[in-house]
Amino acid sequence: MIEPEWLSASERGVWLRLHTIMGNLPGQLDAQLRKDAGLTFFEYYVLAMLSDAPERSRSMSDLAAATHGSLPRLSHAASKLEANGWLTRALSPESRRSTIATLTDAGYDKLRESAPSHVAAVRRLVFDRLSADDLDALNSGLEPLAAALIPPQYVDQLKVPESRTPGSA
Amino acid sequence: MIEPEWLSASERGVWLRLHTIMGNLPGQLDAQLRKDAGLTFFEYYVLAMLSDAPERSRSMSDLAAATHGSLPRLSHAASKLEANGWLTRALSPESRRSTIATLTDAGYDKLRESAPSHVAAVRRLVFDRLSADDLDALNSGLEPLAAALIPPQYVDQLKVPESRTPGSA
DNA sequence: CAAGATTGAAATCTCAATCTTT
DNA sequence: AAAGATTGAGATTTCAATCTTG
Repeated sequence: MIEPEWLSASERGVWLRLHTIMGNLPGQLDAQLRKDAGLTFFEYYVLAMLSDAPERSRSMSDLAAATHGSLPRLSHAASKLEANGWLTRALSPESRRSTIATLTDAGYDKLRESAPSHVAAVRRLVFDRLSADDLDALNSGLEPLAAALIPPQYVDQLKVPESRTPGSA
Repeated sequence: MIEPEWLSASERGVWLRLHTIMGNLPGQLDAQLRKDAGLTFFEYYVLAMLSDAPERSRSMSDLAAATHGSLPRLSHAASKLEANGWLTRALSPESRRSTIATLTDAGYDKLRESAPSHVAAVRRLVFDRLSADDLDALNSGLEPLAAALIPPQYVDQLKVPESRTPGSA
């Protein structure tokens, strides 16, 4: 190979594993959601991030950041979700250049219907494999990576609310 | 939100960080490669995985596994790469139902040209952020995840050749 | 002019169907 | 009939262009 000459053995290991995960996990979760819920992985998280917000509403920009998608990508996805009656969009009362997306009751129901099988897939593919020590290792190792990839104002959303493992802090 | 009710605080932290990484890192690397090399992230790794193999050749199935893509996805990408003169495909002399893809000299040159800026991006986005301890934590925490996502016969490709951190093993 | 958002076209990816070889 | 691979159509994503508001 070419690239690993620039990486140490330990770095190569991390990169191969990260590449494997990025290359396979989203696709497997996507296939499960398409089959069982008729939603893409991205669309599912659009609904999920709205359900989590005050008034079940967010501006398109916030929602794009929360779902890790570009604004055009979100806009197209929102059109489809809106056509299905799962969300509505309206101009913000305050600054009329921003659009507020809101999850409808039907959208909330759709999310609740779709969640169990998705959560089961996440459990099966991810958390069933990980010990408590693995979780701790990943939380600390992944944090600086994740923080580097999103705008600073969103970094605090990554914080783990309370720390467990009484011994380590 | 709905889903995190099924996840512990520690699991939620891992999931948010993993989601952030999967949602942003491939896209950022993709954009860099498109701009600087006219290649997608996936196409780059098709070239890279071939350059790494004996005779610079692999069967399409092996190559699909190595690049973490489906066979149809690889087949389409190979058509484009072949049209550019960067790889060739030929029926295997042995079993004529398998196709062997081979990196051409032009393809090798293309990879060498494209590698520096890509590696720089990987360094900037990933390894510049990680301490030696982070690397160790990630290598052990990510291994069971990555192993669960690929067919068993490919798992040993994830092994780190030599173990670092003399103290920990 | 920058920020927020949408649109349409081009590129890419997924899925199902197909073809050949074992 | 299963394994290896390709194809084409439909769906999704990206990029550039556009529109509106601050």
